[in-house]
Amino acid sequence: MTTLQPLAKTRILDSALKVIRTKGYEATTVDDLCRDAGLTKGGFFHHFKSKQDLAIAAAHHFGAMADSVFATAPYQKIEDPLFRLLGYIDFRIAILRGDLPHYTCLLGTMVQEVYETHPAIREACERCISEHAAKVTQDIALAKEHYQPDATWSAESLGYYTQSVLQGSFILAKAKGGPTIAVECLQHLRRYIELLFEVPNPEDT
Amino acid sequence: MTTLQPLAKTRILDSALKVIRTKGYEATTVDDLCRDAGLTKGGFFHHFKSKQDLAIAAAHHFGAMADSVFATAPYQKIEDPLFRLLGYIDFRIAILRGDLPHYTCLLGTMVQEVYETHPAIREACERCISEHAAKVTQDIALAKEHYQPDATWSAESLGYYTQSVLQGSFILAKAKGGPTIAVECLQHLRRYIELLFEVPNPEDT
DNA sequence: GACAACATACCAACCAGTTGGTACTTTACC
DNA sequence: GGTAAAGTACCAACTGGTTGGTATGTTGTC
Repeated sequence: MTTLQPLAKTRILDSALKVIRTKGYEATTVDDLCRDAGLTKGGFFHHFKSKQDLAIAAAHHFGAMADSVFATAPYQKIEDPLFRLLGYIDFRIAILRGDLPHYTCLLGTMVQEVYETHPAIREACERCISEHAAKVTQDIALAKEHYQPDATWSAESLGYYTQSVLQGSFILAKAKGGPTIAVECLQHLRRYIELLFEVPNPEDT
Repeated sequence: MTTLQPLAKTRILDSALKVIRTKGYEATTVDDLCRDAGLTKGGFFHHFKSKQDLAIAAAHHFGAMADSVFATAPYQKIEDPLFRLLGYIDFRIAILRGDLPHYTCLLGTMVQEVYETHPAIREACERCISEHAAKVTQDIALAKEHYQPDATWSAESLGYYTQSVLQGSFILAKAKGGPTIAVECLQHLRRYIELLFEVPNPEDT
């Protein structure tokens, strides 16, 4: 008989995404994850040598999940890099739905807590954030080359800026208890990019 | 004989700002704070009825400290509200110095961790963040009235946007281990406001 | 029969919070 | 103005529950 459930290791990682995004890394106990994933502590430590080891794996698991979400998102079909970039932001606005743990970022949540206490986790989060930022930066660089080759700002810094606005929006969403403010923040980000690239916007004067 | 040290309660609150910004709320133990503040657990629980109670007091303590820092900052002397707003951002860039716990935000750090598990702390953080945002919004509203009365964006949403960029910049700074990226992000924020208000900038095209 | 994938039972360290006390200060009343 | 009562500000020692992690099975599969 084959197992109907996904493998335990995957179940633990999925539980980690959910529970850590809800309670944070330190408040999440190994027992929490075992309960959520439906196994015992012995099983947990068979797959991960420590809680920190799980956190690092969870960061990569989250990164991989995000990669596939954005790689298969409809906006990727847009040919013009500038409008693909705007499509990325619109898509990020569109997915701000459901509960907070569902749309917030595991990497930002974890790195905020453990940047000083768990350097290995910090590094894993940094790498995954930077890899995602690099993909956004690619489109920014293409758009810049096409439309604003002489601009003084760098594509990379704008790529990181998009991630900064996203992370900050999640914090405000958590403070306010819902995504409304986050949506407004991402709309400001969109407007900034429109202004930088001089995109005509019927809504703005 | 009068005590040369500040009162124990103040010492605990100052320790809380330092330790929680370094390790996060959950990883900070009451013993950590007692050690740093130089008293015992009995003394701690004499002043605060619980760890959560301390966190709420620390949020207000941080808010009050920030209030006084920004109220007495040199940029407040600028008369034009738009350039006072730009002065605020320049000032926020200027204070990104020293260790990370020194310039990052206690409120953003705590709310990220406990928004779901400790609603009372969440609310205290939300209130202090919103109060600070409201002060920024005041200048934005004045500047808008003067220079862009017909703009479609609201002063309030732009006020929150500034805080979103700040919070996100702190996360990236923690991920990268230094303020360099945060500075670049705040420079993008500055450029956005320049573009919104059509401020001539010699650096930009 | 070897090995992976778990479960059961356990432990030492740690944690928030309590207890019962001391030293000192303020208030109240005569 | 003297003093008893009440309150404030702490401390040292303790507690019950929790935590990350381990040691040792058991079970199914190649």
